[in-house]
Amino acid sequence: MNKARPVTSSVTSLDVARMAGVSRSAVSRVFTPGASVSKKTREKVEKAASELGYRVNLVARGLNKQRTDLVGMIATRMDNPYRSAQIDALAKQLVRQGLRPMLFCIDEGKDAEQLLSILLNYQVSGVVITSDAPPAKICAECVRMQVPLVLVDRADELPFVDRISSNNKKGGRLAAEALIKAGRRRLLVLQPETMVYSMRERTAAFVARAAEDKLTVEFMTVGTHEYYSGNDAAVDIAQRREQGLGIFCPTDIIALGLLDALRNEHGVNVPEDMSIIGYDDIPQAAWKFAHLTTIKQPVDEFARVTVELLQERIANPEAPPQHKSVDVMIIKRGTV
Amino acid sequence: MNKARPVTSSVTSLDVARMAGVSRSAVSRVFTPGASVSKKTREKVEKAASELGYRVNLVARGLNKQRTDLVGMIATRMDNPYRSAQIDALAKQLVRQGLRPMLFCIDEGKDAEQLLSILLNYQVSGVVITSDAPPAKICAECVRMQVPLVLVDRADELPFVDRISSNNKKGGRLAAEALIKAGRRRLLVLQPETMVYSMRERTAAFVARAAEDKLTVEFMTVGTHEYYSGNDAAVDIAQRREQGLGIFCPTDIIALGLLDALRNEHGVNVPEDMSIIGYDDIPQAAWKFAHLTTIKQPVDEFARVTVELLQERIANPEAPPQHKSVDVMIIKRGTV
DNA sequence: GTGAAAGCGCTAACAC
DNA sequence: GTGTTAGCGCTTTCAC
Repeated sequence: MNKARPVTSSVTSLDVARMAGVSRSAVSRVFTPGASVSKKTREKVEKAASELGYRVNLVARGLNKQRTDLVGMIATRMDNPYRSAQIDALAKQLVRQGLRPMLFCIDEGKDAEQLLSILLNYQVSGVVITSDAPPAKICAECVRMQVPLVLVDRADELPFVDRISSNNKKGGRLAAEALIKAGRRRLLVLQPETMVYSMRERTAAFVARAAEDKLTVEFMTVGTHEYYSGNDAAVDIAQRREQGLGIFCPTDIIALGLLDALRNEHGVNVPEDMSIIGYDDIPQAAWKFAHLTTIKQPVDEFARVTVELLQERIANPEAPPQHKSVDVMIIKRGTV
Repeated sequence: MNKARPVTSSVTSLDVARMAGVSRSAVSRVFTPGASVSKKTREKVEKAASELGYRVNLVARGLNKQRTDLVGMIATRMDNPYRSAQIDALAKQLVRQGLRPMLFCIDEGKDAEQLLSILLNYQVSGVVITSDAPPAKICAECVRMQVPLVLVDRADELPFVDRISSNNKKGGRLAAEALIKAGRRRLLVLQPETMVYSMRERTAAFVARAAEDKLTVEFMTVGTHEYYSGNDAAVDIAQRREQGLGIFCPTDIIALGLLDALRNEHGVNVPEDMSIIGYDDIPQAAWKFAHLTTIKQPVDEFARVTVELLQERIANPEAPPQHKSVDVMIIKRGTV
């Protein structure tokens, strides 16, 4: 039983050391993976520690080691299921690798600078930015502070900054091929106003593949990256149901908005009247109302490689920047 | 310009102090909100600090103050859009209040113990558990360590542990009333195998309200809390399309699974053949294929109150446990 | 209002 | 393998 301990309680390594009849260093060693301690000492220490309810103070360790195992994650658009799946996977993978995610959600377009600044103050071991728009200033600051930085789906080529993305080129090609194989000759790409790098890449690859078949691609700009942008696009597209369109949406969420409105509001038949293909493979793409054919980005693999990148840079801060990409695959459902 | 600084660089308060010609304490005061420093000193220090690129080391401060501003969040089921919205809102609110969220995602049913243990080691200022199943052991440990703990949507009444939930009672009643008003006399509740506290409360209130109209409620058990459980339930329910059922799903995600399968697989007309009402108001409930009538839980308000609870307990650790609840409202769309 | 000194709990050289 | 010693960078009495 634990009876009344002083409020500020918290047992320290010294308490354990005294109880075990050893030095603080011995205690420290017992709790440092891969340190050499005799079996006997270890046992004594472990016994004392568990009796006292000792837990190592990671803040103190962090101060001493000049580094915590904290990793900052900066994210926007958590309402997109792809993003939340990404964060989920990343958080789990970080923990699995002994790192601790600090999560900073920001609103689209809002400045992440202040957040990053907080992170830096915490002596984080690294930062992962999945936000759509990481200010260059931030990146520079990380580099200056020697904090490993991984950019997800970003174009920016910065020294000492690693990047990861899915194989957008392959994804774009796959999408084009599926549409072409379905006999679509009039290709259309829905393009969010604020295209981010990964979408540009997908789109470019899509266009390139179309060109190989002498097909030209038409573009249509939609508002944001949301479901409702897809809805909006549907009114124009529904008018063109006779044209046998093959439509590529660089994001499932837009594809779903389009598809849903087309079918349930405009009475368009997909895939009879037109074909639609998305990108991401969010859970909702598999839902019955949609059965959306899409390009799957494997979030777990994504997370694995992201953390790998982080750890490589932690191990070797001076290495040249890497850009890794994870494989994608087409998931054929009913809309192409 | 910053030229070659030693790798371990990082400018300390001492550096700033020297440059400004003051003591370290002076520097400390400048960066401690509400400390008294003369204007002159403040200016000198701020100038030096910005020139040197000084940032206070929060780890050192944390060690000294015996507390960091870190707040642990333990979450499961991030694939449920309600959960991810909740985390998003919570993360933002914490930051707004000067706290820093550490995110731990766990798989359903997995033991959160190890994670909590990590958190405790970081001297966190508090913990928020939105996971469906926080082991009692964990809670006890938090209490023992004097770490404020807020349980989201949990029943457990523990000393020193605060709880928050939406007004489930009202939500359940609202749902029943809507169905009754729509003329439904045969009421059915879909019940996930592992009902969590909040669902039990909603359901109980639903039943109570039905009883007021002398209506009895039938229960149907579905697998988990997922879309596909709703799909599965649809096959039995479709058989009963003649019965004019009024169906309450304690979670939108299940309602959506049911609704989607009913309409798009079994050709059931909703709300003509039966009525369906959900709970949460996730974004997808508003999508065209669904237009689900549901009970909205306001995530922002939820987050606000959660953090409030945390801060109150930080301020007053010995206070009796509180249980706050946030208001809900019915969102009428097309399925009732 | 300001500086000197002590100490938060830990790890890492370095002797033994 | 173990203990001693010296900090990590900060805040905080306590004199002045």
